[in-house]
Amino acid sequence: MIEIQVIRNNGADVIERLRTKNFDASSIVSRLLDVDSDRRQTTKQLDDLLAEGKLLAKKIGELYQQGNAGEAGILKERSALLKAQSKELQDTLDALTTEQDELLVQLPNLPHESVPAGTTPDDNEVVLREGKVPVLDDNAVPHWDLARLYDLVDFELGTKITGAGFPVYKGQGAKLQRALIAFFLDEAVAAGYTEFQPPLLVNEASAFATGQLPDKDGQMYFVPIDKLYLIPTAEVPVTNFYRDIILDESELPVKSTAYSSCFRREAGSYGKDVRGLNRLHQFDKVEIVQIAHPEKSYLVLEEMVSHVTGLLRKLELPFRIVRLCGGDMSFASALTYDMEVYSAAQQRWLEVSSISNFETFQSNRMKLRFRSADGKNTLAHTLNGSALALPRIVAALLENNQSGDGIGIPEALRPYTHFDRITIAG
RNA sequence: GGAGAGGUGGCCGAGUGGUCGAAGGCGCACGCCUGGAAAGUGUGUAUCCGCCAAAAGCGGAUCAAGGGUUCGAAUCCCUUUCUCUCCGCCA
Repeated sequence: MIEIQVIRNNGADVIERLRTKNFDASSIVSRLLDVDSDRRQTTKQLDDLLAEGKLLAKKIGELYQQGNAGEAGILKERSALLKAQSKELQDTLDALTTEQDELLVQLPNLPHESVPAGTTPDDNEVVLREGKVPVLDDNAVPHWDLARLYDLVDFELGTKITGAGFPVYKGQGAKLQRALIAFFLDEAVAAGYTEFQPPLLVNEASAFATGQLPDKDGQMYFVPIDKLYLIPTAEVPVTNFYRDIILDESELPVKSTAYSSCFRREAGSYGKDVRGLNRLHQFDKVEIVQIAHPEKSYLVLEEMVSHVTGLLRKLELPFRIVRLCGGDMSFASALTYDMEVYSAAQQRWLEVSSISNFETFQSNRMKLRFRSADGKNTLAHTLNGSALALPRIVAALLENNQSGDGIGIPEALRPYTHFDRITIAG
């Protein structure tokens, strides 16, 4: 959430910058300026009353000790009046604070200056394209057919026991999953990230802090009896490790990685987008998260993009890096790079990673700060990215490496799979 | 799930209605001491909000969270929540 000071000092600038995200903030900002001003005025009045009340209480106490109940009684009347007035002011202040928070929460994060204008994925900017798209046989097939042919994924079985979008991995398919997870984690640890295994359910405070609530309520699975949300990404628990924390500046950057299953309701998705492994309700992902110094967060973002680029190279997949336009960016992000691999049989780009700098948007919500050398507490920047999401990687690996007699496993992955090829015999 | 005990500053821990943002200790920071270190010693050491252009300064809030009693609450009452112990259940 945007800091109120930013709006107070640069309201017009906020409105201007949010236009890049195709968001008209003018009425919210204008209302916020009024509410903020009222709020501060009310705070001042209330504080003055409370100060007087404290003095009175002290005086009354002294009078009682001196046995002067008569004088004390008179002061009590004044005290009762003060109490009534401050109660009223407190109610006003609470209402103003609530309104301010409700307004602030509606504002998306300010986009970085490098974010291109635009409204749809077509307006995204391709910043790098690398790798050779394989030329497949005429009889090459999409991954869902390969999955059936080699008995790697059983979609129907998942539908039977749970529902559509919950595949069952099997045999070499299951082993490939396990191999990818271990590979991604090892790579992240080698790059200096600390490995975590987080809870898969989080409370409301956590879901709010990273920005899933209230914006994406309805996209998360919810367990009402315990008021817990199934995580849509490990970003939520891992970033929330640092909620209400004041780090020492010397601890930055904090680098964390976690493998987790991810759960997404994906309400409203349909068509070829959801075919096979393209879009699932449950999938596996290794996430990288960094908490960075504000002055270095964009270098950190580049570093994270490089890390993921390295993974894709090792997997020998053709990929491109896309800078999202304002209209395609998420609510909380200031700058996002999407990493897409080319899945040759479907002949389409599949998003396998999304790497974002949230600047202070999340840290302001979760009060994640660091103490600098001069003793000041400052909001840290948070960043995260997939490294990587499994299903579409699997889709691309299967499709791109297929041949008549099996599916090749990239060199880097073989120590993890313990097999070079996926074959009918397994 | 049942019964009981408890949640105080970075940590330990005192505090059962008044001048307590909170004794004392540990830790940490800086200084003194020392050839250097330890020991010793001195000072300091929470967060947020507001007033102010800002610093200084001043005011307010915060002793799990929320509400209540009272002139006055860390202290009393209620609700919620979490932790611990015992029992039950259980991968």
